[in-house]
Amino acid sequence: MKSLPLLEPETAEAATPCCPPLTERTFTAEEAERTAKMFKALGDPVRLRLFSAVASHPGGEACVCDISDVGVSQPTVSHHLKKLKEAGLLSSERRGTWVYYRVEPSVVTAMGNLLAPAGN
Amino acid sequence: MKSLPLLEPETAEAATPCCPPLTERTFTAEEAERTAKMFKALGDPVRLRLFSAVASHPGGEACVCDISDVGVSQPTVSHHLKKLKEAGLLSSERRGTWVYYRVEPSVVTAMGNLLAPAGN
DNA sequence: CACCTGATTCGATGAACGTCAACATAGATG
DNA sequence: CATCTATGTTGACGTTCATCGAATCAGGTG
Repeated sequence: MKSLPLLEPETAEAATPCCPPLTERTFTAEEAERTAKMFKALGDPVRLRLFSAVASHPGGEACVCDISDVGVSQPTVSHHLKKLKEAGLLSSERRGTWVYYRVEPSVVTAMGNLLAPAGN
Repeated sequence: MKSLPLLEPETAEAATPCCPPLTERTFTAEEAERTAKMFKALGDPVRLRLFSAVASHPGGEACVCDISDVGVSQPTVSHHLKKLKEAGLLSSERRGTWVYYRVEPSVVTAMGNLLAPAGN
């Protein structure tokens, strides 16, 4: 096993600091549009399981073969992983036979900040 | 007429401490099912705006009349507020002519903990 | 090159969702 | 009681979505 060469931020644009805490002020339509995409990505049970599977793997990454046991077909797993990637929550990299997915920590932190404003 | 303190936990069952942080381990199907409902509730731009409108109001509550300016019809607003209520994120109370919605702080905190595990 | 395995893409289908107009309900007011 | 305003509910319609099987692509292996 190798040392996971810090991959490029391909999906980093979605990781940009998106919005103030939900409790600070009413979101604008644009802010809501952008932020809702991330929540919606985690709003499916299968995607939530896949995401937690990747996030809880050592090193914050996992290959598809390790996490496809969520009760749906392999194409469906791929479909959901793509959705999570499009939402900026995951990134992927092919290494030989397998494709590895890893979490985007900055995005998760940003979402956390939306919900856990100062000292709640 | 009551004094509006501690509101009844009508939707409290959804507010129960739901799950470990997403990064701790792979969610079970049941955990994912339960948690996904909350994320899904915030996965719509209109609902996100309504929620932030309520959450950012002084006292953490607002009447529908104060927050219905989100670009959709009034029945649609009512529909989305119902969804947020069913997800356990909001609670409602009628006081005279108006209906007031307020956030469930414990639920928001719980969601925050899912995404912002220790010292990230 | 032929073949196997892992992963994604494609096309179709059925369910869920967001939206609105119309109607119904609750409370206030005259 | 009649009426007005503020919300909630119902039913319908079009869109989006989750899911699958089949086909396709990418890498490794004989």
